[in-house]
Amino acid sequence: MLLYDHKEIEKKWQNYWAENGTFQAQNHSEKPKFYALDMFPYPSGAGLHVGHPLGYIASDIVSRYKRHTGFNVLHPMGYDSFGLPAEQYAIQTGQHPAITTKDNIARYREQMDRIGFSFDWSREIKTSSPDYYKYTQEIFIMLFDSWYDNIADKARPISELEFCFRESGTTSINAATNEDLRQFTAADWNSFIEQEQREILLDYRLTFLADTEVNWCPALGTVLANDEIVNGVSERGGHPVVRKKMRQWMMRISAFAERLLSDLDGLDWSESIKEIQRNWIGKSIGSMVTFKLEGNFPLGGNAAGNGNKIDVFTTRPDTIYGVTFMTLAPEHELVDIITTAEQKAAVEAYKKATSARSERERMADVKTISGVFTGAYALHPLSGEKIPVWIGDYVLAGYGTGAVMAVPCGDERDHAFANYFAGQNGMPEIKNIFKDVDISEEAYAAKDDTKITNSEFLNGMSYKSGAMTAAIEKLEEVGAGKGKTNYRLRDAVFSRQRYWGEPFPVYYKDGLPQMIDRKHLPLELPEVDEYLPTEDGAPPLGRATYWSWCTQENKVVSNDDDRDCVYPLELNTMPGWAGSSWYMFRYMDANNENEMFSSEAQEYWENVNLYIGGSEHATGHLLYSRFWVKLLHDLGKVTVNEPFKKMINQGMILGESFFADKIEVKMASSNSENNLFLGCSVDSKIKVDNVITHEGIDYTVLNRIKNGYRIEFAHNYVNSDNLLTSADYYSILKFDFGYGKEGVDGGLANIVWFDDNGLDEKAEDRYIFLHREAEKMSKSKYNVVNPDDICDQYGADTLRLYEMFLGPLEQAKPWNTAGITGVYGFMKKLWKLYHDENSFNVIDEKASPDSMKTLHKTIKKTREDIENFSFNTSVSSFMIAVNELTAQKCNNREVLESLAVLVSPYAPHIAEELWSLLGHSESISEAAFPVFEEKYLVESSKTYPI
RNA sequence: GCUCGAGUGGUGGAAUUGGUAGACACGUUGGACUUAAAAUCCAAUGGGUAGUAAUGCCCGUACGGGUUCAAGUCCCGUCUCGAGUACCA
Repeated sequence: MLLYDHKEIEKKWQNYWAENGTFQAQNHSEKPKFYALDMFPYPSGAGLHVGHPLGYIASDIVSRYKRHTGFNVLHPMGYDSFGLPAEQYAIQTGQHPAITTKDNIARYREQMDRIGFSFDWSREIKTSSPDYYKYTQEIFIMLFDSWYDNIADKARPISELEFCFRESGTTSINAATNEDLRQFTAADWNSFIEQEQREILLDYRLTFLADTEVNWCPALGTVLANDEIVNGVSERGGHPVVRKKMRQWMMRISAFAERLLSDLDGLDWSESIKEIQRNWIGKSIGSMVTFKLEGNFPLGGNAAGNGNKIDVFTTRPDTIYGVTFMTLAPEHELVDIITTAEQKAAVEAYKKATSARSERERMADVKTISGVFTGAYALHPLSGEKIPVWIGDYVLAGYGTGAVMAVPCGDERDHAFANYFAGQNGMPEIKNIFKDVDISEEAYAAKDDTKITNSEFLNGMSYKSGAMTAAIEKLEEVGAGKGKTNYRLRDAVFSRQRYWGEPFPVYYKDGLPQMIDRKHLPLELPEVDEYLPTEDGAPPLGRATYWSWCTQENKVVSNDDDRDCVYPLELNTMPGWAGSSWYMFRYMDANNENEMFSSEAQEYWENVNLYIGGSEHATGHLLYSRFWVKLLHDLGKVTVNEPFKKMINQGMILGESFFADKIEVKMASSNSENNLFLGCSVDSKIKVDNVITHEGIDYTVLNRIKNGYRIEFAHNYVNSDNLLTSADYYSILKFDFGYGKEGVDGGLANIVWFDDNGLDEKAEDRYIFLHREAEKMSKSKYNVVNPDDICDQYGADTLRLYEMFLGPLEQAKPWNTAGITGVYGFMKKLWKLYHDENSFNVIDEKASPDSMKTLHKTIKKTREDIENFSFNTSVSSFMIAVNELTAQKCNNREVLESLAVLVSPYAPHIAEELWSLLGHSESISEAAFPVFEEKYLVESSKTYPI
């Protein structure tokens, strides 16, 4: 064999690996462990494009390298297979999501197998498989059976809380709960009936039912989490989202806020992801301040049962003497109570107007200032001054207490509000408490050394010199406040009104939720006739007539074997992130039928050494999985506090599209005078700023179009009376003139064509100018490149090398198939090194010093590059090595044997083939990675002029 | 608006962390081979300029300053692009 035949080689070794289980990881080993994990994919109907495997290739290179260097490597793969698209497809076609999911998985597997990954497929998992979600349901029960002890700062079993209640009531308890809960003694607790006790406990559990304002998406028929909404519309599909009160399962992630924040410091993640999570958690340190209301109002207004005061949260208690008014959110519960008769009409009108505005409108016009005076006054806790109380929609009901003390001199929004209503009844003049600062134009919000004035005991202090602490101390002294830390992070809504998700292991008895006994799990997803919600608004599971172990329609017998009692089941399903929040542990013991994973397996593999995936999950998956792992840790289920020690976020591979800026063409056969546009993307944005004239035609650009043009998309644009009779090269663009441009009439596609010389010379008056642009690869943009095609034409090794060669892993970069020939050329040259004209030809003689130098230079570089995840420069160094060795006519075993191992993580198929040609019977994955030796590099030390 | 990150040839990108900028590859141009094409191989390729030539000189890492023997790299200011976030008190 002389020619490099990638097809035969790759098939051969892929079969060999599969048959020999080459990459199966052992749960016991003398070697140190290494766990490399990719974010598992959602198997969509579109299959993989060249962007998907990028991260998998990187993790595969590291995994193979780690095997070569003596590690026991776990490198698994699976599917996050519950989710919306399969269900929406089901709603449209009636096709069962399980079937489409199965087909899609088969296709994904086929595509991945062709790329030659060293995955341990014996550990494959699917989140939609009952064997798997059985344990997702179990974790839900664990959450239900836990509460958060703020004193121990950990989650604890609910039974321990019950014990405390029995012994001492609520006196010694500091728990993360919904709101300020009522206090009781041990005697009280023991006198409560069971129903009452259960209701109380529900407020303490880490997953609980709550009537909350949720993001309801009517078009999708479900509730969405905050991170599933982008700019006020659903992330998936872009449908409007409205606020609605619903009874939902919630996850008490807020209890873990501080740990989720502080543990970020110990993670080897990119600073940007950590920063996103920090912002999302949104810690602010400040204090609560209580303002007494002037006059007497009916009791029972707010949570603490006292309607005579307003509590606010502030991060600037040091500006307490700058307060000139207060603002409540329009939804604040005190509004109706304190509004005076004269202001009643105005307040009602304002409340009505704000509630009519959708979330989207409110967000879209944050600039508009609106509000109204309630007529009521509060009293300044320190000076006793009368402080008018306003309402305004710049105050959010959901953050802090839904009320603020307004300090116009120190807060931009308060400043704007005060100015807007200046002179009106109830709006005092702005008071300046900052020495030598002009606040007439804008507020002074900096937290610096600026001295405070007009502030009694705070005079002369500054934010930096401890004014805040002094203010808090004083407030505590007079009983009007205390230090407090607030988090932006809210509890996560866990219910989805959908079919294709994990069923909750829950039934309801006397209106209170009960967990289905673990011995009955999994509670399997039942069959339904349709995947839409029922007419009465129940989720799709309301249509189920048969559940795996239920006795009657939608009903279960109770756990206490009271077979005469039947209870309704929970009909919601879990959100997409449920299954993905713990999957990294299931891989450790994926086929365990008795428990989610054995503690031995977890203790051996600990957690993930290297996690590779996109950064788009920063506030979703990556936060939720950290939350669940902390829970599992607190309950003694796992030994680690964090799931992913190190993470690399690979950048997106973009598709390349061509856009016409402007074309002027006169065509003999056409009535249209001009304005033909050309490009390769149907979904075109146009830029008209680059108009060129007759003289300005850039033939280089034209030629590039010719090369970049992809003929398979042409048919999308050809219409019946097309003009493409004699064109050698042509490209047509459907184009909407009116798209986002003013003063341009709408218009449609036309045609332009080239001959071999670029622009058709016969049609002299056709002018075009265009540019290319990288954009996200997607079916609708006609710029998708399928890895199968690349494997067919160039082989998997070339694909792997090229994806790495493209640029730094973490960076977004455009795909250009034309460039792959360089890497393919390298593969052929590599092959040639081991062959002469007729056959395999490697000699045992000692290699030349030059060759040894080339080899060791490359060993050093390859090791460093893999350790630093700098795969692109590593590929370059291979190319240099092969060029040099070719020039040196090197075919010595001592060099070529090492070279094969060096490239093996990147191009495993050819490496295996060469390894076997070199006479080895074992897989190259058993080979030790070459060790760099300094002595072969004789570098002259550089001198520099002084 | 705020918070990060980034600006290097026609293109993707290198530069051992302050030490000959543009490695490697694409593209382009010229050449060899071929009836021809493909494939392969060789050479040139940041810009300008002088010379028949070998070769030489000048300018060049978004822009303007600065530190240094030496700056793509460090400091100050400006501009542009990308990402995240958005009334969080």
